[in-house]
Amino acid sequence: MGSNLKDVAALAGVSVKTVSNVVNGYVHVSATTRERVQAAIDELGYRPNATARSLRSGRSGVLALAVPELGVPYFAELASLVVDAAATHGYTVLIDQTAGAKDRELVVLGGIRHHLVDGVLFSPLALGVAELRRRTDATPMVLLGERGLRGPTDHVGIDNIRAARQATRHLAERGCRRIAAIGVQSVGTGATARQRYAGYRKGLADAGLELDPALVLPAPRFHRAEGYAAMATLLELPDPPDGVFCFNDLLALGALRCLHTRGVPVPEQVALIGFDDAEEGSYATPSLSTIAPDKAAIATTAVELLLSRIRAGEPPDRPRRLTAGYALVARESSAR
Amino acid sequence: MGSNLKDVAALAGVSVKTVSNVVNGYVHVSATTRERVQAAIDELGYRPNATARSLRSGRSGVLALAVPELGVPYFAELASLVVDAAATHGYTVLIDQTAGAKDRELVVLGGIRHHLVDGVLFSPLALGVAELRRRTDATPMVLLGERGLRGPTDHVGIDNIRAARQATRHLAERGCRRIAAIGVQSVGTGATARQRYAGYRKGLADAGLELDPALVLPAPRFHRAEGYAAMATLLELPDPPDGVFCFNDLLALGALRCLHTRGVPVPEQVALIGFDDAEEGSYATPSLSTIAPDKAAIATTAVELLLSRIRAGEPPDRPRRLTAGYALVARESSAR
DNA sequence: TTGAAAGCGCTAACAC
DNA sequence: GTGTTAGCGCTTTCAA
Repeated sequence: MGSNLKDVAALAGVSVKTVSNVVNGYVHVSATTRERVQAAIDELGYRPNATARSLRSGRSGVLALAVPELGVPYFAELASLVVDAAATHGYTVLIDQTAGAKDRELVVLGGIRHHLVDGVLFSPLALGVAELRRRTDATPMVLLGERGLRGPTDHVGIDNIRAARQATRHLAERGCRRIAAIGVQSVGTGATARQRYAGYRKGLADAGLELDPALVLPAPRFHRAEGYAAMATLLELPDPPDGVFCFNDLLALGALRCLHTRGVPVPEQVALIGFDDAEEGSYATPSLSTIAPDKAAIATTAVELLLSRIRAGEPPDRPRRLTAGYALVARESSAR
Repeated sequence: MGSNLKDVAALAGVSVKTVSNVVNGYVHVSATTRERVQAAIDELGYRPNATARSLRSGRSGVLALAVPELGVPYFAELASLVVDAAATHGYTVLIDQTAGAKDRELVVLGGIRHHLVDGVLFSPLALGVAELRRRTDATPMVLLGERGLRGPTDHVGIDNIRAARQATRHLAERGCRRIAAIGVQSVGTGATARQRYAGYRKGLADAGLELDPALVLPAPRFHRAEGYAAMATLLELPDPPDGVFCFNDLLALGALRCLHTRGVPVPEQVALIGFDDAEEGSYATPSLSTIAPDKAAIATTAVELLLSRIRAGEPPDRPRRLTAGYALVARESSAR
């Protein structure tokens, strides 16, 4: 245990360089030498020291992924896909949870384990373009999430506004006339909520419906409990909605449970659509209609973009903004 | 960008050691010196190189967490808690997904990014005591999951057998006489399924019920789809069950959806209990009864045990096996 | 309180 | 095809 190249070299009676060649699969090593070195490696149980290797080569083979919280299925699924995509390229992923808190997102901008991480994938919630612009850390970074964040940073996401507009129109096409939105967030924070809200308004306009402020409810964290509470509020309105667009599936699932509890039939009396396509939604009763972003495409595209930036070794002259696809998946919760 | 201690030292007109002292918050540095050094650090935008620091100190501040897949809520929640617990101690977590595949679990045993990782938290599915015993990597490792894995490795988990027994008895106490089990796995693989099955049989015995092999269904991966399929099989039996113990919540949620689809009232005709306490279950209709392991305790205990092993710096003379608590949470799916 | 210098384990340039 | 050696950026004796 704890042996190094020198130990192996000594045991095999060769130089350090030769051992290094064998370890790294360098071709020009004679078969006998290779065998002898391999024997020494096995005998000593030698493992290359990744830290020393990184220091020397300037590459660690580690990416960082910063998300609000893995407890939210969307981020868990995304993380899962990112980890697999990175593994495909021989990279490992280090996870950072920000809870969507501004101070913790700023820490991510400042740099995580400087030089221990070759690149960063970041899904910010609270940060805006201004903060992004102020970043000085030179580690390559790719943002995950909404398209249209007009910052200086590389970016992979779907067209949120268009998707939200389509979701809203979908409800209108199913005969909904009073369509609520759950998930609006206070100004200054995340682009996600703002963009989905913008899409919602456009969708209403497309259908010739008026925006009723009473039908627009906030939800700072996109959790089930907030969806439940917001739905309860909506049901107490003198003129409750007949359709609800929730800004993510968790909110929709919470709303759905609230509707069940109050005995409101879905989709007959209230139709529902979510966003994210959490697997959970397809097993709910009724199954949940949703916007399904192509998460696999987001993950692989982002990883590959990041790796290309790492390989280039220099800051991009202009940011790349890549768009992944999505689909509207109509299920039982809006079938009417 | 890309400045190092030497650059800072030169600019501040002090030695490298002094800069290092300032960076590391060493107390015996005069106020003026500290100020001057800090100014130089700010001017150059200096960030300590974590890799170099690790190589020198032998500590990276990185833990690895190896789980089957983050797409499964239990592992996502656990990962979330582990990441937070590690952060409390200044550690970052690197994620590895094994898919529960033996070959990939063996890779974890072999060592992930040797020396770049101070310790490993591992939730194996396929590996048994034999493989664990053969491990030669000296990196401290703590197993997450089932108690009673009588291997040579440190371990934190709940008493699965007792919990499963209690879940089964719970259904019997609610009047169920034909209690099925979904989630059995073929011999040789994971302790989890085996232990929950053992608990199931004990629970049946406690209630004076016979084991009916037709009511015991396999599920290799503990996913929703498998729960759905298994439930469908059970409903086609000439004498279908009146209660089902699913070895995790995902299986139970799949089963629940199947029951809904077939119009079988839950819990009146078939009562259901799961395992893991995924938040999803408490928002299902009917809400899902479950065994709720104290995941936060598992995460913090495991991280602290691992850190203590890292600090000790030597292999443990004997493995520690720590047990976290759990609770049976009775909800609507078994309320009768 | 601060400085000088060695060395963590590896890779890569250069020699032979 | 193989060996020698410098040095990645840092911490850490040891001196001063």
